[in-house]
Amino acid sequence: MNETAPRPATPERLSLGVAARLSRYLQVLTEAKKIAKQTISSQELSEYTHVNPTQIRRDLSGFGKFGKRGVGYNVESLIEEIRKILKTAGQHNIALIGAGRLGTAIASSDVFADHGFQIVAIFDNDPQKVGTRIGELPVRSISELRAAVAEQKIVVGVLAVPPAASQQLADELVSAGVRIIFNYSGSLLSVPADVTVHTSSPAVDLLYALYFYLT
Amino acid sequence: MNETAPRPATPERLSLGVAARLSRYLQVLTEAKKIAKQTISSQELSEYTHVNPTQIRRDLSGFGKFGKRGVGYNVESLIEEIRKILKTAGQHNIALIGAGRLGTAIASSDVFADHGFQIVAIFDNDPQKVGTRIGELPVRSISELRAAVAEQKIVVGVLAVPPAASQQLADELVSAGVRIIFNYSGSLLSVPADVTVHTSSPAVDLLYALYFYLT
DNA sequence: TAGATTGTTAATCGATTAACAATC
DNA sequence: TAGATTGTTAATCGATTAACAATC
Repeated sequence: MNETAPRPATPERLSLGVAARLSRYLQVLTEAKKIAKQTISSQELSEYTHVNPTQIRRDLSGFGKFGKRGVGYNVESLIEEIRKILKTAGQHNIALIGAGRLGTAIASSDVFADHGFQIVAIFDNDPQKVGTRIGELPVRSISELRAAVAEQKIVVGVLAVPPAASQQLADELVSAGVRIIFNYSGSLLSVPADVTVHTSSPAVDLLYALYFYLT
Repeated sequence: MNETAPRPATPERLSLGVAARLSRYLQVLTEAKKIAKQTISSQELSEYTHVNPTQIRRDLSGFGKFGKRGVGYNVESLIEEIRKILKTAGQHNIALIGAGRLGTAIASSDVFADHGFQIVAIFDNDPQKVGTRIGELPVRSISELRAAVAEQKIVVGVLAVPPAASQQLADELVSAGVRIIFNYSGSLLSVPADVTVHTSSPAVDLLYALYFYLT
């Protein structure tokens, strides 16, 4: 062992906390760009993200001098810089499972598109829905999932199905090769260790907000 | 100043981190109860919440000895204990703004009901929708919002409307006295300092998951 | 008893914050 | 110039982790 070996100045991988915060900044910046905001200060970013302004400046200054003193950060160029840092500047394809009300609402919104995620295929296990269209995309049978994941380079599966069906469809996604699942039903999913499940839980956020409101 | 004054053993207010984690544990426990799970270990809770098992045991042991060595935690009684700690054991009323696809999907699911939040009123500014029903509840006109907030003790407003309408409806909620807003449109909302806005941002979670998947 | 898992300690690491010089 | 806000330091606080005795 060489105890005096120099450590690299920049770690190859961001810490969980930094990556999470940078993702949040990016979301706010994307919305700020939409309303034609040119610059934004760490103070303003703090109000929208609930992250301390010093922490924001510290997070950003670790990667370069992106701001202008007395002015703030240029919204558009900061978006580009953060995308580079997160290495997620490209386009990523996602599959939506479930063509019900929730699935339709998701497909019709731009919550994913704004961040470079494109819904490229929609699946449902109800034969009645297969063949109908949501926007430009046809609703396809689950049996086509495996082929679609491979052909369309799908990296994320979004589950917008009732809790009772979610485990079975999660299994289908995993077996088709998807390693990141976003679960809109709150139910617990059993997946292999190399699969990441993110569960949507608006009530958790509310519970937490309520605690500070009540105390 | 008396420098030797003893500090209280239990702080009056939980730290932000502890409150957020307890809320997450509660969500998983609620789902675990649904599938008739009797006990759960810190290891299992860790797999579902992505919180370190030692951290979980530490968080809980700060409030009492809730677990049984060699066995784990009783799901049902741990739910009760955490509800007591969060002081959110009661029922809290929420108003849903927006009776479109997303609003209807939310009203028809139990994501909020599972955590003691009851949707007691639904509003929409489209006259075509006013008077129709979603489940048991009639869709009401925004003009009735103020009275409903007072009469039905509404503490949370959930915005399920298009981005273009969200600021105006957030203003209505604030003026009606609501201090916690959950915003399903990603758009930035300007609110007074005493109002808390939580923005739903599934894409932020995905971006973050993707970073670790790609690196 | 044997196996499993909690409760708790101690050590380390990263997050948070205040403060302020630099500078746009 | 005057005002505002970044970039950065230094000090503190809370989160994280490994390890293990206690005990169900």
